[in-house]
Amino acid sequence: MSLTNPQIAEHFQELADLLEFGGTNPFRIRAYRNSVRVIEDYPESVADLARNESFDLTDIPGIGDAVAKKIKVLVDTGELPQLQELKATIPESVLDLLRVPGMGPKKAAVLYKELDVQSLEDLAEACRNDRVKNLKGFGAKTQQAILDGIQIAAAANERIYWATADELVQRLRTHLKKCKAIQELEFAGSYRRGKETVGDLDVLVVSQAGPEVMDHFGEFTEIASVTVRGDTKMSVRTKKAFQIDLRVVPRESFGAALAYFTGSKEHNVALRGLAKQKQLRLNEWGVFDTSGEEEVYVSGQTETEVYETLGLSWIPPELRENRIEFSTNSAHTMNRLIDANDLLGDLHMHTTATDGKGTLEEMVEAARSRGLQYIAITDHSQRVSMARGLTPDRLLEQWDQIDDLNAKLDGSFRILKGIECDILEQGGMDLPDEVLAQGDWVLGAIHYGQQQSLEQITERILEAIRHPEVDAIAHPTGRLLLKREPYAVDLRRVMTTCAEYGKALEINANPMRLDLNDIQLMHATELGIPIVINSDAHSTDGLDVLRYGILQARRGGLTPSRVLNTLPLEDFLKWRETRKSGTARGISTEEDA
DNA sequence: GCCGTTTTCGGCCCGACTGTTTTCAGTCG
Repeated sequence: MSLTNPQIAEHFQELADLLEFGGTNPFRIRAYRNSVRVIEDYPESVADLARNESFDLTDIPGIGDAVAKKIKVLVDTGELPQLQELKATIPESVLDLLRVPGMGPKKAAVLYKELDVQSLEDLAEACRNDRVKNLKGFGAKTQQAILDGIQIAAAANERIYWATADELVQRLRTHLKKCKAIQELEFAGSYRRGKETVGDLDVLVVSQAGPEVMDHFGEFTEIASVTVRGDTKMSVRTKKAFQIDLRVVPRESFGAALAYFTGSKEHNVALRGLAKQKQLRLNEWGVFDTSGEEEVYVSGQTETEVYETLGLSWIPPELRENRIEFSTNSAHTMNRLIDANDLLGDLHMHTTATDGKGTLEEMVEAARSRGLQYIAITDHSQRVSMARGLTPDRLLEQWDQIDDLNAKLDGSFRILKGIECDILEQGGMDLPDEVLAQGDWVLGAIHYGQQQSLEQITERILEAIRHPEVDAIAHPTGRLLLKREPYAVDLRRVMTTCAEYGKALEINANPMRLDLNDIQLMHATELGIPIVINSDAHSTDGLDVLRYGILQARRGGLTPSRVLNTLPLEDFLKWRETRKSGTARGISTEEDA
């Protein structure tokens, strides 16, 4: 059984975590952490490459001789000797201490060495017995802060869905808008980058009156406690222990601060490196010329001027992960990411015929009122019995109704006859070929047997992709964010097969799904695979989730030309016709050249 | 530990805040 990239990365993650306790050179630790990211992001199986004599792992940027050797050992033996040794000297439960806010590797190491604190329970005990406050570098306040922090560390899920964060943002925005002292207001951080889950919230304001703003912020009803308050920065926790940071900056620094607090950390490190090459210094206050005796402010009021000072075009926040935004940076490529207005159709939704709450007519009306020009009705197939999945007879009956309704609509809107056909556990599609052949749009999807092996699930999906009637694979990994891991599937093979057969993959816009993710979308783009962004709506309101799918698409660097349901109906139908005649090999990549 | 049209050695992003400090270390983002 071959190790997956995340499994390999996990070993180096643990190695870095444990080394931090020993006071190891921080740059060495950073190098390990960097390799974790590189391995996770890598599109091909690193284990396979490690066994491939003709491939040199050090050709992967971020992987040097040392890590390459360790990967080989890991792949050959399934173990990392250095990690085994460290685990023998430091109990893994010590790593839990790092989850306490304000607790880093240094303090944790002191607690472990001096007081033999090995777990959060030990730590609470030591605090209650007043043993912590007498340690060198600790004190009464620190001991109390740790005690308070243990509650937070114990809180299960720290991250929340982007959609949940967005609701909090809207409430806080409304509250802050009432403060006269605030001249400008923007939410930054992973929220602004559109990350699928958000760990904290960063609020940035321009004001001459910091204390007044902070007082007003402190009155937000959802705040439980203020953890930090200085001249320019204030941190609070909500009643659900969710952290919100507020920063007050002068106008001339707003752009620099916005860029800085939007991140990501990796993006910022790269930006500062670029600045340094140009004899500039970048911080949250601006860009400064360091070539002379005195540092001189060069720019910082807007993000655009900050990026331009560094010789770059403004980069959409969704791309700021230090992945493709620097290598593809130009005004042209940065400004053409897909946005909400580009979607003309929605190709995955349910009705009262199965587990939806809206009737066929209601779904049509809801889609029209949201500016869409066409939809595909894709109810469940018979195997999905809990949702009253459609038998061939019921499906054909629904398709007759759709024909009737289309006739009434008289070309003003078009309903496509679709189906979300289950990919059966034993393989094969849940409905007969001759039935599927009568539809306009066929999604294949896995619902059962999600615990099967990587080989089994991958083979089921590959078979569906090769099936002549299947157009696209819905929610291709089956993950539920913060709840359920993706099923074991070799996405690389799924994608190469999609590319070969001209089939599409879905971004499921449900805020709990959002698969494919950003990195997977970049890989799909490299292979020229068409993407569809679908709501998977189970009610009329369910259509509103499309914007989350758009955000994910932007994170994946998708332009409208990569997304099938940006096509006008005529062109979409042409694509489908071409695909069925077996000639489609992905949609045009011409303008991406 | 990684990396190199300023380097194969010597760098590696930078500032705010807190608490414990007599001038700074640790943590965080």
